[in-house]
Amino acid sequence: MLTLLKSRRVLTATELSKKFDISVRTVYRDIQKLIAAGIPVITLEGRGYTLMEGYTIAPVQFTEKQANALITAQHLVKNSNDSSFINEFEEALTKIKSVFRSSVLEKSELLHNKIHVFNNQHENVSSNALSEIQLAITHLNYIEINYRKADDPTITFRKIEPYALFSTYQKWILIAWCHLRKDFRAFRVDRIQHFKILHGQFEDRKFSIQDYFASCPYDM
DNA sequence: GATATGGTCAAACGTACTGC
DNA sequence: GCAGTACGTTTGACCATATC
Repeated sequence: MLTLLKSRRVLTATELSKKFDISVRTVYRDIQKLIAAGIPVITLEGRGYTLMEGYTIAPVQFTEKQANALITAQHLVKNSNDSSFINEFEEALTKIKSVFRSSVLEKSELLHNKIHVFNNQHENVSSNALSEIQLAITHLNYIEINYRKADDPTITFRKIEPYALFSTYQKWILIAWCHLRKDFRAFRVDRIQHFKILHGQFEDRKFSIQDYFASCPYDM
C-alpha cells in the first residue's frame, strides 16, 4: 500500500481493495494501522488517501531477476550516447545497488561482465543535454539552441518549446515548436552545438507525439 | 479464545453539477 | 456567486466467519 501511495497522488480505498483483492473495509483498517504506526498517511475525506509530501519509504527488496533487469538496462543506457543521461542513470543505479542483498549484488556483478550491447552506428554521435532537456519538457521551459543541420554546415540560432523525445538508431530526437520556422520541428540532440534553458514558461500547445508521428515525418 | 477479515448500515464530508 | 442536490468516499459501530 505504501509503495502504491508513494507512486500515485491520491488513491481510494476501492482502488486499493481491488489491487490487493481484499475488502474495502480491510483497507480502511490497514490504513488506520499505518497511521497508528506513525506513517504520515493523509486522509482526503471524500477523495481518498495520499502520503505526506516528502515522506520516503524504507528501501524495498529487489529479487535477482529485478536486479538483472536493472543491470541489463545499464548496458542499454550506456549506448544511448548522451553523457548526461548516462551519468544520471549511473548515479541512480548506485543508490539502488546500495539496497541489494549481498547475494543479489554478487550475482548482478557477475551478470554485468557477461552482457555486451553492440553499438551499430558508424557516426561519432554524442551529446550532453538530455537530462536538462527532459527537465525543460516537464517544466515547460523555453530553450535557446545553436543547431547544425545534417546537410548544412550553417549553424542557426533558434528559440524552441520542447515537447517530446524519441530515440532511433541510438540517436535522441527532440520534437519542439520552433519560433524560427513557426512549426514543430525535430532536432537531433547531438547536433545541438549549444543550448540554454530559459526561466520563462511557454503555453502548452497540447502536443501529442502519437498524432505527430501519424501526420508528420520528422525533419532533421 | 484471540485475531484478522468481510459485510452492512448510518453519518459526515468533499466534489461536481444544476438552477437561479 | 450562491444554494441545493446527487454522488462518491471515509469513518465508526456492530456482527459473522475463518484461521491459528
